Amino acid sequence: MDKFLSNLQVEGDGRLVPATEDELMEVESLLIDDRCGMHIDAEPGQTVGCISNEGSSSWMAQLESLEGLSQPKSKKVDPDKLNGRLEEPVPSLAPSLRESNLNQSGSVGELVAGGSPLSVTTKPDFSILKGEICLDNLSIKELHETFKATFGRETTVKDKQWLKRRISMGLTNSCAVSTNFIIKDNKFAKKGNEEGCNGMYGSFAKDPSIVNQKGLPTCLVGQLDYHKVVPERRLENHNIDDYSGSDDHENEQRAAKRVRKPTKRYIEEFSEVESKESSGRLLNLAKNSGHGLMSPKSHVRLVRNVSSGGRTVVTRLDSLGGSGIQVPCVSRVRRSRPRKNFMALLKFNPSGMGMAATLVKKALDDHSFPPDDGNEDRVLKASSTPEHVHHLFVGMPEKGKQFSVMSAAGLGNNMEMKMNSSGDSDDNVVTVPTSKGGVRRKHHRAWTLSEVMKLVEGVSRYGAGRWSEIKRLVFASYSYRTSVDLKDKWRNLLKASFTQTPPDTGVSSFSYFLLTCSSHPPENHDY
DNA sequence: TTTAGGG
DNA sequence: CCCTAAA
Repeated sequence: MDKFLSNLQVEGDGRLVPATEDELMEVESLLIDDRCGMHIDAEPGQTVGCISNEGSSSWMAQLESLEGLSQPKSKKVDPDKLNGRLEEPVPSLAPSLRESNLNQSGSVGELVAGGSPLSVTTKPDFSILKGEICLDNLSIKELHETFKATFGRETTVKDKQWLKRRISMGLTNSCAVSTNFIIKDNKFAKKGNEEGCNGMYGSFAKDPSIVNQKGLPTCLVGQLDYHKVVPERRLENHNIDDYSGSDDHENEQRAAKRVRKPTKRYIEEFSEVESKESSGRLLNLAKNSGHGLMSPKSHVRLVRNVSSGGRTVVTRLDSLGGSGIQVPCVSRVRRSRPRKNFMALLKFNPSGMGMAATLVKKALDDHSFPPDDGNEDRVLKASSTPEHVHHLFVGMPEKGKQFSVMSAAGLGNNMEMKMNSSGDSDDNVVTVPTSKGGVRRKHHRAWTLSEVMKLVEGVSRYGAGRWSEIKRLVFASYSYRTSVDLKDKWRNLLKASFTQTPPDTGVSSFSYFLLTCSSHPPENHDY
C-alpha cells in the first residue's frame, strides 16, 4: 500500500490548459481501465499519452506521467537521454519487460522512487510508441525477445502466429495499450497516424479505444496528461517528462505527515488507492501476473515548464472517485502561493469492458491560455493536432446527471459554447439577508454541467486545493462560486464518485459513476 | 487571505 | 452553503 500510496502521492502539477472563460477548456483525457490507472500509478515506467496541443498543454498524462511528474529531487534528468530515449525505438517491448521486472521485484515504488528518469536506464524505450509495431515483420527471434519483454519470460515456441498473437494480446491487455495502439490482425499499430506529438497524443485523441484481437470490447484508457510542475532545472531542457520515478513521493508524503496530520481527504485518497488496487482486475492482466504488462507504448509527456513563479509547487496526484480521475493535488505543504502553472493530469478510466471511453480534450491554443503568468513556458514537447479534441461531458453526480463522452475531433468548441451558454451566464448573485444580519447567497445555485466540467478541468490543471487559483483562472466569469464553493463542490464530487459505485463491479467507482451518468447527451444538460 | 473541514 | 480554525 505504501507503494501505491506513495505513487499516488506523486506530486505533479498538472494543469489543463487555459482556463479562463475565454480560453477553451482543454481537457484531454485518456481512458484507462482501472487497472491501468492503478498501474500507472504504480508503474511509472510506462507512459501512455502525450499531449500537446500546440504549445498548449494537453493532458494526457498517465500514470506514468506521474513518474515523470514526480521529480526526484536528487536526480536530474538528462534531457538528452530523455530525448534519446523517447526517440529511440526499442524493438523489444522493453517497457513491458521492465515493468514486469519491477513489479516482480516489488519495487514499483522503486521505480518510481528511482525517481530520476535517468536513473532508470533500464527503462523501456518508449520510442516504440512512436511507430507502429508490426509484429509481422519480426523474426522469430525478435518475436521471442518481444515476448520476453512483454511477458517477462522466455518462450520456445516457434510458431510465429502464436507468438504474435500472444504478444498482441499481452500488449493489448496491458493497460499500456491505452489509446494509441490498435491491434489488428496481429499487428500492433498506432491508431492515429499523424499526430505530431510523438505521435502518441494525436492518436490518442482520435481514438482512444483499442481493439483487441479477441474482438473484446475495447477497454478504454484515458488519461489526462497533466503537467507537473517540475523544478525548473529539470524542466530546463525540455519539458519532457521524465519517466523517473519519483522518490519524492515518499518524501513528500513524509513531509506532509510531518507538517500536519493526515486530513480527511488524505485518508480518503489513501483508501481510494487501495480500493483501486483491488478493483483493477478485470482487464488487468499485467497486474495479476505481477508482471505488469505495460503498454508497450509509453508516451511522452509534455511537461510544461513553469518558470513563472519561479517557485515550484509540488503536487501529488489525487484520484478522483477512486480510480477514475486523477488530478494533481497540492502538496500538503502549502503556504506558499500556489503556482499557476501546472498541468494537471486528469484521467478517466472507465474500465468497463466494451465501454467506449473517450476523453475529452479540449484543444487550446496557447494563447487561449490565460495570461496567467506569462512565464509559463508552454513549450510542450510535442504537439498533437489540436483538431483532435475529445470532449468529455461529465454530469454531476449529485444531480444524477450523466456524463457522456463525446469524441469529436475538432468539435471542441461546441462544448465550450454550450458550456458557456449554460453556466456562465448569470452573474447576478442573489443574496438573502439572514436573520443574523449577514447575507448569504441565495441557496443553491445549481452547478451546471459546464461548471462542473470547468471545475474538473481546473482541478486537473491547477490541482485540487488551489481553489483560489481555479476561481481566478477558471471561474473568473462566475462571480458567484467562490473558491470555497469550488472546494465544496469538489468535495461533493469526490464523495459522489465513491458513493455511486456499486460494489463488485470491476469498474472503478469513478468510472462507473461517469458511465452511469452518461446516458444523456451533453446537449441535455440541466441548465 | 486562503484552505481544509465541520456544521 | 456557511462558518471557523489554521496557516
